[in-house]
Amino acid sequence: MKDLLKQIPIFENFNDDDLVYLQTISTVQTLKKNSIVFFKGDEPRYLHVLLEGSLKIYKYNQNNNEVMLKMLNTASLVAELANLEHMPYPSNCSTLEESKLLLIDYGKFENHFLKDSKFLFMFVKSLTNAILMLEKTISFNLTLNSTSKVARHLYEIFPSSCHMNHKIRASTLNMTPETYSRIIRKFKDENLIKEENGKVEILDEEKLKKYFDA
Amino acid sequence: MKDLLKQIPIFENFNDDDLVYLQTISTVQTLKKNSIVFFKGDEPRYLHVLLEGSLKIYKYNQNNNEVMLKMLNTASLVAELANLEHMPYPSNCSTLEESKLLLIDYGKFENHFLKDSKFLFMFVKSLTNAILMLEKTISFNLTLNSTSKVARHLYEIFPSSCHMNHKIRASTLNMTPETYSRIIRKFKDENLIKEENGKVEILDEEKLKKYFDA
DNA sequence: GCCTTTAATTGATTTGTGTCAATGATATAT
DNA sequence: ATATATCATTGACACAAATCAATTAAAGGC
Repeated sequence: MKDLLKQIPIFENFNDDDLVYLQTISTVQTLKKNSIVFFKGDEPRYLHVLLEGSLKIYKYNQNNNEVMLKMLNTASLVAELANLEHMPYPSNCSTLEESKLLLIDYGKFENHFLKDSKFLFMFVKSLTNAILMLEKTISFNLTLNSTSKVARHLYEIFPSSCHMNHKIRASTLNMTPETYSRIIRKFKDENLIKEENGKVEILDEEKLKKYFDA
Repeated sequence: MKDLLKQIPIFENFNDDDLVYLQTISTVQTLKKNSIVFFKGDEPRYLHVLLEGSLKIYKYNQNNNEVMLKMLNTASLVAELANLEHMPYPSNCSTLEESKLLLIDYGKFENHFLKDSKFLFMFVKSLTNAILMLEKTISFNLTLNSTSKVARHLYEIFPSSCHMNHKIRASTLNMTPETYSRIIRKFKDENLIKEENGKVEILDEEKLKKYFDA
Protein backbone atom coordinates (compact mmCIF):
# COMPACT_ATOMS: atom_id res chain seq x y z
CA MET A 1 0.00 0.00 0.00
CA LYS A 2 2.91 2.32 0.77
CA ASP A 3 4.09 2.27 -2.82
CA LEU A 4 0.60 2.79 -4.04
CA LEU A 5 0.04 5.84 -1.87
CA LYS A 6 3.25 7.36 -3.14
CA GLN A 7 1.86 7.32 -6.67
CA ILE A 8 -0.73 9.86 -5.57
CA PRO A 9 0.52 13.44 -5.91
CA ILE A 10 -0.59 14.55 -2.49
CA PHE A 11 1.21 11.72 -0.72
CA GLU A 12 4.27 11.38 -2.91
CA ASN A 13 6.56 13.19 -0.51
CA PHE A 14 5.17 11.68 2.69
CA ASN A 15 7.88 10.02 4.75
CA ASP A 16 7.50 6.69 6.55
CA ASP A 17 6.23 8.30 9.76
CA ASP A 18 3.58 10.21 7.87
CA LEU A 19 2.44 7.06 6.12
CA VAL A 20 2.28 5.09 9.37
CA TYR A 21 0.15 7.79 10.96
CA LEU A 22 -2.03 7.88 7.89
CA GLN A 23 -2.77 4.20 8.33
CA THR A 24 -3.76 4.62 11.98
CA ILE A 25 -6.51 7.04 10.97
CA SER A 26 -7.70 4.94 8.03
CA THR A 27 -9.71 1.86 7.26
CA VAL A 28 -9.90 -0.20 4.11
CA GLN A 29 -13.26 -0.89 2.49
CA THR A 30 -13.96 -3.37 -0.28
CA LEU A 31 -16.98 -2.74 -2.48
CA LYS A 32 -18.65 -4.88 -5.12
CA LYS A 33 -19.34 -3.66 -8.64
CA ASN A 34 -21.96 -0.89 -8.88
CA SER A 35 -21.86 0.01 -5.18
CA ILE A 36 -22.40 3.54 -3.99
CA VAL A 37 -19.38 5.28 -2.48
CA PHE A 38 -21.30 8.47 -1.70
CA PHE A 39 -24.39 10.31 -2.86
CA LYS A 40 -24.64 13.89 -4.00
CA GLY A 41 -25.45 15.96 -0.93
CA ASP A 42 -23.69 13.67 1.58
CA GLU A 43 -21.38 15.32 4.06
CA PRO A 44 -17.83 14.10 3.52
CA ARG A 45 -16.35 12.40 6.58
CA TYR A 46 -13.54 10.60 4.83
CA LEU A 47 -10.86 11.30 2.35
CA HIS A 48 -11.26 8.46 -0.14
CA VAL A 49 -8.29 6.92 -1.86
CA LEU A 50 -8.97 4.35 -4.55
CA LEU A 51 -6.53 1.49 -3.95
CA GLU A 52 -7.94 -0.94 -6.50
CA GLY A 53 -10.64 -0.91 -9.14
CA SER A 54 -12.38 2.06 -10.71
CA LEU A 55 -15.04 4.59 -9.83
CA LYS A 56 -17.25 7.03 -11.62
CA ILE A 57 -18.31 10.49 -10.48
CA TYR A 58 -21.68 11.31 -12.02
CA LYS A 59 -24.83 13.37 -12.00
CA TYR A 60 -28.15 13.12 -13.83
CA ASN A 61 -29.30 15.30 -16.71
CA GLN A 62 -32.84 16.48 -17.53
CA ASN A 63 -33.79 13.13 -18.89
CA ASN A 64 -32.51 11.30 -15.83
CA ASN A 65 -29.66 9.86 -17.82
CA GLU A 66 -26.41 9.51 -16.01
CA VAL A 67 -23.71 11.95 -17.02
CA MET A 68 -20.26 10.79 -16.05
CA LEU A 69 -18.15 13.72 -14.97
CA LYS A 70 -15.01 11.81 -14.13
CA MET A 71 -13.66 8.30 -14.06
CA LEU A 72 -11.10 7.35 -11.46
CA ASN A 73 -8.66 4.48 -11.65
CA THR A 74 -6.34 2.82 -9.14
CA ALA A 75 -4.26 5.22 -7.06
CA SER A 76 -6.52 8.24 -7.20
CA LEU A 77 -7.67 10.64 -4.56
CA VAL A 78 -11.42 11.03 -4.77
CA ALA A 79 -13.21 14.40 -4.64
CA GLU A 80 -10.67 16.12 -2.47
CA LEU A 81 -12.36 19.46 -2.79
CA ALA A 82 -15.58 18.69 -0.99
CA ASN A 83 -13.42 17.76 1.98
CA LEU A 84 -11.29 20.83 1.84
CA GLU A 85 -14.26 23.16 1.65
CA HIS A 86 -16.40 21.22 4.12
CA MET A 87 -19.19 21.21 1.61
CA PRO A 88 -21.54 18.36 0.65
CA TYR A 89 -20.49 16.24 -2.30
CA PRO A 90 -21.58 17.90 -5.53
CA SER A 91 -21.97 14.58 -7.38
CA ASN A 92 -22.58 10.89 -6.86
CA CYS A 93 -19.84 8.29 -6.83
CA SER A 94 -20.08 4.56 -7.42
CA THR A 95 -17.81 1.66 -8.32
CA LEU A 96 -17.48 0.49 -11.92
CA GLU A 97 -16.04 -2.84 -10.80
CA GLU A 98 -15.08 -4.48 -7.51
CA SER A 99 -12.93 -1.89 -5.78
CA LYS A 100 -10.89 -1.32 -2.68
CA LEU A 101 -10.92 2.06 -0.97
CA LEU A 102 -8.87 3.61 1.79
CA LEU A 103 -11.09 5.74 4.02
CA ILE A 104 -9.07 8.37 5.84
CA ASP A 105 -10.77 10.11 8.75
CA TYR A 106 -10.81 13.60 7.36
CA GLY A 107 -11.05 15.47 10.67
CA LYS A 108 -7.89 13.82 11.90
CA PHE A 109 -6.16 14.19 8.56
CA GLU A 110 -6.90 17.88 8.47
CA ASN A 111 -5.62 18.44 12.01
CA HIS A 112 -2.44 16.54 11.56
CA PHE A 113 -1.43 17.39 8.03
CA LEU A 114 -3.10 20.49 6.79
CA LYS A 115 -2.03 22.68 9.68
CA ASP A 116 1.55 21.93 8.75
CA SER A 117 2.88 24.17 6.01
CA LYS A 118 5.37 21.56 4.86
CA PHE A 119 2.42 19.69 3.42
CA LEU A 120 0.96 22.68 1.70
CA PHE A 121 3.29 22.40 -1.26
CA MET A 122 2.01 18.92 -1.88
CA PHE A 123 -1.47 20.18 -1.55
CA VAL A 124 -0.88 22.86 -4.12
CA LYS A 125 0.52 20.24 -6.41
CA SER A 126 -2.48 18.02 -5.94
CA LEU A 127 -4.90 20.85 -6.59
CA THR A 128 -2.94 21.94 -9.63
CA ASN A 129 -3.18 18.45 -10.98
CA ALA A 130 -6.92 18.43 -10.38
CA ILE A 131 -7.28 21.68 -12.31
CA LEU A 132 -5.36 20.31 -15.26
CA MET A 133 -7.62 17.28 -15.37
CA LEU A 134 -10.74 19.40 -15.18
CA GLU A 135 -9.59 21.72 -17.93
CA LYS A 136 -8.86 18.74 -20.06
CA THR A 137 -12.33 17.38 -19.42
CA ILE A 138 -13.94 20.67 -20.38
CA SER A 139 -11.93 21.05 -23.51
CA PHE A 140 -12.51 17.42 -24.46
CA ASN A 141 -16.25 17.52 -24.02
CA LEU A 142 -16.90 20.97 -25.45
CA THR A 143 -14.62 21.05 -28.47
CA LEU A 144 -14.88 17.51 -29.83
CA ASN A 145 -17.74 15.69 -31.54
CA SER A 146 -18.44 12.02 -30.88
CA THR A 147 -16.18 10.67 -33.61
CA SER A 148 -13.26 12.76 -32.39
CA LYS A 149 -13.87 11.80 -28.80
CA VAL A 150 -13.72 8.12 -29.64
CA ALA A 151 -10.62 8.60 -31.79
CA ARG A 152 -8.81 10.46 -29.07
CA HIS A 153 -9.93 8.03 -26.42
CA LEU A 154 -8.61 5.11 -28.45
CA TYR A 155 -5.39 6.94 -29.09
CA GLU A 156 -4.42 8.27 -25.70
CA ILE A 157 -6.65 7.11 -22.93
CA PHE A 158 -7.25 3.65 -24.15
CA PRO A 159 -4.43 1.51 -22.80
CA SER A 160 -5.47 2.24 -19.23
CA SER A 161 -9.09 1.35 -19.77
CA CYS A 162 -8.89 -1.55 -22.16
CA HIS A 163 -10.36 -3.93 -19.63
CA MET A 164 -13.62 -2.00 -19.74
CA ASN A 165 -16.53 -2.92 -21.93
CA HIS A 166 -18.09 -0.74 -24.60
CA LYS A 167 -20.94 0.38 -22.42
CA ILE A 168 -18.63 1.92 -19.83
CA ARG A 169 -16.33 3.40 -22.44
CA ALA A 170 -19.32 5.06 -24.08
CA SER A 171 -20.50 6.49 -20.82
CA THR A 172 -17.00 7.78 -20.03
CA LEU A 173 -17.29 9.71 -23.26
CA ASN A 174 -20.84 10.82 -22.51
CA MET A 175 -22.41 9.14 -25.48
CA THR A 176 -24.78 6.20 -25.92
CA PRO A 177 -23.45 2.67 -26.51
CA GLU A 178 -25.18 2.75 -29.91
CA THR A 179 -23.23 5.80 -31.01
CA TYR A 180 -20.01 4.31 -29.69
CA SER A 181 -20.65 1.09 -31.51
CA ARG A 182 -21.36 2.84 -34.80
CA ILE A 183 -18.16 4.87 -34.60
CA ILE A 184 -16.08 1.81 -33.77
CA ARG A 185 -17.68 0.06 -36.75
CA LYS A 186 -16.75 2.99 -38.99
CA PHE A 187 -13.14 2.90 -37.77
CA LYS A 188 -12.99 -0.83 -38.39
CA ASP A 189 -14.39 -0.42 -41.89
CA GLU A 190 -11.73 2.20 -42.58
CA ASN A 191 -9.04 -0.17 -41.29
CA LEU A 192 -7.97 2.24 -38.58
CA ILE A 193 -8.39 -0.31 -35.82
CA LYS A 194 -9.13 -3.96 -35.29
CA GLU A 195 -10.59 -5.71 -32.29
CA GLU A 196 -9.72 -9.21 -31.16
CA ASN A 197 -11.44 -10.74 -28.15
CA GLY A 198 -12.23 -7.36 -26.65
CA LYS A 199 -8.74 -5.99 -27.16
CA VAL A 200 -8.45 -3.06 -29.56
CA GLU A 201 -5.39 -2.58 -31.69
CA ILE A 202 -4.62 0.59 -33.61
CA LEU A 203 -3.66 -0.08 -37.22
CA ASP A 204 -3.27 3.43 -38.59
CA GLU A 205 -2.23 5.89 -35.91
CA GLU A 206 -1.80 8.83 -38.27
CA LYS A 207 -5.25 8.58 -39.77
CA LEU A 208 -6.79 8.15 -36.34
CA LYS A 209 -5.00 11.27 -35.14
CA LYS A 210 -6.47 13.30 -37.98
CA TYR A 211 -9.88 12.86 -36.42
CA PHE A 212 -9.05 14.90 -33.37
CA ASP A 213 -6.03 17.12 -33.75
CA ALA A 214 -7.49 19.52 -36.25
CA MET B 1 -6.67 49.46 -7.32
CA LYS B 2 -5.76 48.26 -3.83
CA ASP B 3 -9.38 47.55 -2.98
CA LEU B 4 -9.86 45.82 -6.27
CA LEU B 5 -6.91 43.51 -5.76
CA LYS B 6 -8.22 42.54 -2.36
CA GLN B 7 -11.37 41.19 -3.98
CA ILE B 8 -9.28 38.51 -5.65
CA PRO B 9 -8.86 35.44 -3.45
CA ILE B 10 -5.13 35.15 -3.93
CA PHE B 11 -4.47 38.74 -2.89
CA GLU B 12 -7.11 39.17 -0.22
CA ASN B 13 -4.70 38.80 2.68
CA PHE B 14 -1.85 40.77 1.16
CA ASN B 15 -0.71 43.59 3.43
CA ASP B 16 0.19 47.09 2.24
CA ASP B 17 3.86 46.24 1.74
CA ASP B 18 2.96 43.25 -0.39
CA LEU B 19 0.67 45.36 -2.51
CA VAL B 20 3.26 48.08 -2.97
CA TYR B 21 5.81 45.54 -4.09
CA LEU B 22 3.24 44.01 -6.39
CA GLN B 23 2.82 47.36 -8.11
CA THR B 24 6.55 47.79 -8.65
CA ILE B 25 6.64 44.57 -10.67
CA SER B 26 3.48 45.35 -12.63
CA THR B 27 2.25 47.47 -15.49
CA VAL B 28 -1.26 48.39 -16.50
CA GLN B 29 -2.46 47.71 -20.02
CA THR B 30 -5.63 49.01 -21.62
CA LEU B 31 -7.07 47.01 -24.49
CA LYS B 32 -9.87 47.78 -26.91
CA LYS B 33 -12.80 45.46 -27.50
CA ASN B 34 -11.89 42.19 -29.22
CA SER B 35 -8.15 42.46 -28.59
CA ILE B 36 -6.02 39.42 -28.01
CA VAL B 37 -4.59 39.01 -24.50
CA PHE B 38 -2.72 35.83 -25.37
CA PHE B 39 -2.86 33.02 -27.88
CA LYS B 40 -2.97 29.32 -27.23
CA GLY B 41 0.62 28.12 -27.17
CA ASP B 42 2.13 31.40 -25.93
CA GLU B 43 4.56 31.19 -23.04
CA PRO B 44 3.19 33.03 -20.03
CA ARG B 45 5.42 35.87 -18.87
CA TYR B 46 2.84 37.73 -16.84
CA LEU B 47 0.23 37.01 -14.29
CA HIS B 48 -2.81 38.80 -15.66
CA VAL B 49 -5.31 40.47 -13.39
CA LEU B 50 -8.44 41.87 -14.98
CA LEU B 51 -9.01 45.30 -13.43
CA GLU B 52 -11.86 46.45 -15.65
CA GLY B 53 -13.93 44.96 -18.45
CA SER B 54 -14.37 41.32 -19.39
CA LEU B 55 -12.47 38.57 -21.14
CA LYS B 56 -13.16 35.24 -22.71
CA ILE B 57 -11.01 32.12 -22.64
CA TYR B 58 -11.73 30.07 -25.74
CA LYS B 59 -10.68 27.38 -28.18
CA TYR B 60 -11.95 26.23 -31.54
CA ASN B 61 -13.96 23.10 -32.24
CA GLN B 62 -13.79 20.84 -35.34
CA ASN B 63 -15.78 23.29 -37.36
CA ASN B 64 -13.54 26.21 -36.40
CA ASN B 65 -16.28 27.71 -34.30
CA GLU B 66 -15.21 29.36 -31.12
CA VAL B 67 -15.99 27.50 -27.92
CA MET B 68 -15.93 29.74 -24.87
CA LEU B 69 -14.49 27.88 -21.92
CA LYS B 70 -14.67 30.67 -19.40
CA MET B 71 -15.75 34.26 -19.13
CA LEU B 72 -13.92 36.54 -16.73
CA ASN B 73 -15.22 39.74 -15.22
CA THR B 74 -13.63 42.57 -13.27
CA ALA B 75 -11.36 41.50 -10.42
CA SER B 76 -10.34 38.10 -11.75
CA LEU B 77 -7.01 36.38 -11.95
CA VAL B 78 -6.51 35.01 -15.43
CA ALA B 79 -5.20 31.51 -16.16
CA GLU B 80 -3.09 31.18 -13.07
CA LEU B 81 -2.29 27.59 -13.80
CA ALA B 82 -0.27 28.05 -16.95
CA ASN B 83 2.00 30.31 -14.92
CA LEU B 84 2.29 27.96 -12.01
CA GLU B 85 3.17 25.02 -14.21
CA HIS B 86 5.36 26.99 -16.61
CA MET B 87 3.41 25.57 -19.48
CA PRO B 88 2.14 27.32 -22.60
CA TYR B 89 -1.39 28.67 -22.43
CA PRO B 90 -3.85 25.92 -23.27
CA SER B 91 -6.43 28.35 -24.73
CA ASN B 92 -6.80 31.76 -26.31
CA CYS B 93 -7.88 34.85 -24.43
CA SER B 94 -9.37 38.05 -25.76
CA THR B 95 -11.36 41.03 -24.51
CA LEU B 96 -15.14 41.15 -24.80
CA GLU B 97 -15.19 44.91 -24.27
CA GLU B 98 -12.63 47.62 -23.59
CA SER B 99 -10.62 46.28 -20.64
CA LYS B 100 -7.84 47.18 -18.29
CA LEU B 101 -5.32 44.55 -17.22
CA LEU B 102 -2.61 44.44 -14.61
CA LEU B 103 0.41 42.59 -15.95
CA ILE B 104 2.51 41.21 -13.13
CA ASP B 105 6.01 40.04 -14.01
CA TYR B 106 5.60 36.38 -13.17
CA GLY B 107 9.28 35.60 -12.63
CA LYS B 108 9.54 38.26 -9.98
CA PHE B 109 6.18 37.37 -8.49
CA GLU B 110 7.18 33.76 -8.14
CA ASN B 111 10.50 34.60 -6.51
CA HIS B 112 9.07 37.00 -4.02
CA PHE B 113 5.78 35.43 -3.10
CA LEU B 114 5.67 31.77 -3.91
CA LYS B 115 8.83 30.87 -2.04
CA ASP B 116 7.17 32.15 1.09
CA SER B 117 4.91 29.62 2.74
CA LYS B 118 2.77 32.29 4.30
CA PHE B 119 1.36 32.90 0.84
CA LEU B 120 0.71 29.29 0.15
CA PHE B 121 -2.54 29.27 2.07
CA MET B 122 -3.84 31.98 -0.20
CA PHE B 123 -2.66 30.04 -3.14
CA VAL B 124 -4.53 26.98 -2.00
CA LYS B 125 -7.61 29.09 -1.62
CA SER B 126 -7.25 30.50 -5.10
CA LEU B 127 -6.77 27.07 -6.63
CA THR B 128 -9.70 25.71 -4.68
CA ASN B 129 -11.84 28.47 -6.05
CA ALA B 130 -10.67 27.69 -9.55
CA ILE B 131 -11.63 24.04 -9.12
CA LEU B 132 -15.10 24.96 -7.93
CA MET B 133 -15.61 27.13 -10.98
CA LEU B 134 -14.38 24.42 -13.30
CA GLU B 135 -16.60 21.78 -11.77
CA LYS B 136 -19.53 24.09 -12.12
CA THR B 137 -18.67 24.65 -15.78
CA ILE B 138 -18.49 20.93 -16.44
CA SER B 139 -21.71 20.20 -14.69
CA PHE B 140 -23.44 23.13 -16.37
CA ASN B 141 -22.36 22.20 -19.87
CA LEU B 142 -22.72 18.44 -19.62
CA THR B 143 -25.95 18.05 -17.70
CA LEU B 144 -28.10 20.83 -19.11
CA ASN B 145 -29.68 21.27 -22.51
CA SER B 146 -29.92 24.67 -24.18
CA THR B 147 -33.26 25.62 -22.68
CA SER B 148 -32.07 24.80 -19.17
CA LYS B 149 -28.83 26.63 -19.67
CA VAL B 150 -30.64 29.80 -20.65
CA ALA B 151 -33.09 29.44 -17.76
CA ARG B 152 -30.33 29.01 -15.24
CA HIS B 153 -28.30 31.80 -16.74
CA LEU B 154 -31.24 34.16 -16.51
CA TYR B 155 -31.93 33.05 -12.99
CA GLU B 156 -28.55 33.13 -11.36
CA ILE B 157 -25.82 34.51 -13.55
CA PHE B 158 -27.81 37.17 -15.23
CA PRO B 159 -27.61 40.25 -13.00
CA SER B 160 -23.85 40.38 -13.40
CA SER B 161 -23.95 40.16 -17.16
CA CYS B 162 -27.02 42.17 -18.02
CA HIS B 163 -24.97 44.74 -19.86
CA MET B 164 -23.99 42.13 -22.42
CA ASN B 165 -25.81 41.62 -25.68
CA HIS B 166 -27.46 38.42 -26.82
CA LYS B 167 -24.59 37.36 -29.00
CA ILE B 168 -22.14 37.29 -26.12
CA ARG B 169 -24.62 35.69 -23.76
CA ALA B 170 -25.20 32.96 -26.31
CA SER B 171 -21.52 32.34 -26.74
CA THR B 172 -21.04 32.23 -22.96
CA LEU B 173 -23.55 29.39 -22.99
CA ASN B 174 -21.93 27.74 -25.99
CA MET B 175 -24.91 28.02 -28.28
CA THR B 176 -25.69 30.05 -31.40
CA PRO B 177 -27.43 33.44 -31.17
CA GLU B 178 -30.30 31.90 -33.14
CA THR B 179 -30.88 29.21 -30.53
CA TYR B 180 -30.61 31.74 -27.73
CA SER B 181 -33.08 34.02 -29.43
CA ARG B 182 -35.60 31.22 -29.95
CA ILE B 183 -35.44 30.18 -26.29
CA ILE B 184 -35.85 33.74 -25.10
CA ARG B 185 -38.87 34.04 -27.40
CA LYS B 186 -40.35 30.87 -25.92
CA PHE B 187 -39.86 32.19 -22.38
CA LYS B 188 -41.50 35.47 -23.35
CA ASP B 189 -44.43 33.66 -24.92
CA GLU B 190 -44.85 31.68 -21.70
CA ASN B 191 -44.77 34.92 -19.68
CA LEU B 192 -41.73 33.80 -17.72
CA ILE B 193 -39.76 36.90 -18.57
CA LYS B 194 -40.12 40.23 -20.27
CA GLU B 195 -37.48 42.43 -21.88
CA GLU B 196 -37.54 46.19 -21.92
CA ASN B 197 -34.81 48.14 -23.70
CA GLY B 198 -32.34 45.31 -23.35
CA LYS B 199 -33.05 44.72 -19.67
CA VAL B 200 -34.57 41.35 -18.79
CA GLU B 201 -37.03 41.00 -15.94
CA ILE B 202 -38.10 37.65 -14.50
CA LEU B 203 -41.87 37.39 -14.13
CA ASP B 204 -42.25 33.83 -12.87
CA GLU B 205 -39.23 32.65 -10.94
CA GLU B 206 -40.72 29.31 -9.92
CA LYS B 207 -41.60 28.24 -13.41
CA LEU B 208 -38.19 29.35 -14.68
CA LYS B 209 -36.53 27.30 -11.96
CA LYS B 210 -38.39 24.19 -13.06
CA TYR B 211 -36.42 24.27 -16.30
CA PHE B 212 -33.14 23.54 -14.60
CA ASP B 213 -33.43 22.17 -11.10
CA ALA B 214 -34.89 18.82 -12.02
C1' DG C 1 -23.76 -27.51 -19.59
C1' DC C 2 -27.86 -25.01 -20.12
C1' DC C 3 -30.57 -21.02 -18.85
C1' DT C 4 -30.94 -16.26 -17.86
C1' DT C 5 -29.31 -11.84 -17.93
C1' DT C 6 -26.61 -8.28 -19.71
C1' DA C 7 -24.02 -6.29 -23.53
C1' DA C 8 -23.39 -5.33 -28.50
C1' DT C 9 -24.91 -4.40 -32.97
C1' DT C 10 -27.81 -2.61 -36.54
C1' DG C 11 -31.79 -0.20 -38.61
C1' DA C 12 -35.59 3.22 -38.44
C1' DT C 13 -37.13 7.29 -36.49
C1' DT C 14 -37.10 11.51 -33.68
C1' DT C 15 -35.17 15.42 -31.59
C1' DG C 16 -32.32 19.29 -30.54
C1' DT C 17 -29.40 22.40 -32.22
C1' DG C 18 -26.57 24.23 -35.90
C1' DT C 19 -26.47 26.34 -40.59
C1' DC C 20 -28.02 29.26 -44.15
C1' DA C 21 -30.73 32.99 -45.70
C1' DA C 22 -33.65 36.97 -45.47
C1' DT C 23 -35.30 40.90 -43.06
C1' DG C 24 -35.71 44.20 -39.45
C1' DA C 25 -33.62 46.68 -35.52
C1' DT C 26 -29.70 49.04 -33.23
C1' DA C 27 -25.52 50.92 -32.73
C1' DT C 28 -21.47 53.45 -34.53
C1' DA C 29 -19.08 56.35 -37.42
C1' DT C 30 -18.65 60.15 -40.46
C1' DA D 1 -28.59 63.03 -39.73
C1' DT D 2 -27.49 59.74 -42.74
C1' DA D 3 -24.81 55.86 -43.99
C1' DT D 4 -22.78 51.53 -42.71
C1' DA D 5 -21.91 47.91 -40.00
C1' DT D 6 -23.28 44.91 -36.52
C1' DC D 7 -26.84 42.50 -34.02
C1' DA D 8 -31.44 40.22 -33.51
C1' DT D 9 -35.10 37.64 -35.12
C1' DT D 10 -37.49 34.29 -37.78
C1' DG D 11 -38.15 30.51 -41.11
C1' DA D 12 -36.53 26.56 -43.81
C1' DC D 13 -33.42 23.04 -43.85
C1' DA D 14 -29.45 19.90 -42.52
C1' DC D 15 -27.16 16.98 -39.54
C1' DA D 16 -25.35 14.63 -35.43
C1' DA D 17 -26.64 12.01 -31.94
C1' DA D 18 -30.41 10.10 -28.99
C1' DT D 19 -34.18 7.03 -28.78
C1' DC D 20 -36.77 3.03 -29.80
C1' DA D 21 -36.94 -1.56 -31.36
C1' DA D 22 -35.33 -5.96 -32.84
C1' DT D 23 -31.74 -9.33 -33.12
C1' DT D 24 -27.46 -11.50 -32.02
C1' DA D 25 -23.47 -12.28 -28.97
C1' DA D 26 -21.37 -12.86 -24.63
C1' DA D 27 -21.15 -13.41 -19.73
C1' DG D 28 -22.71 -15.27 -15.17
C1' DG D 29 -25.37 -18.26 -12.24
C1' DC D 30 -26.85 -22.71 -10.94
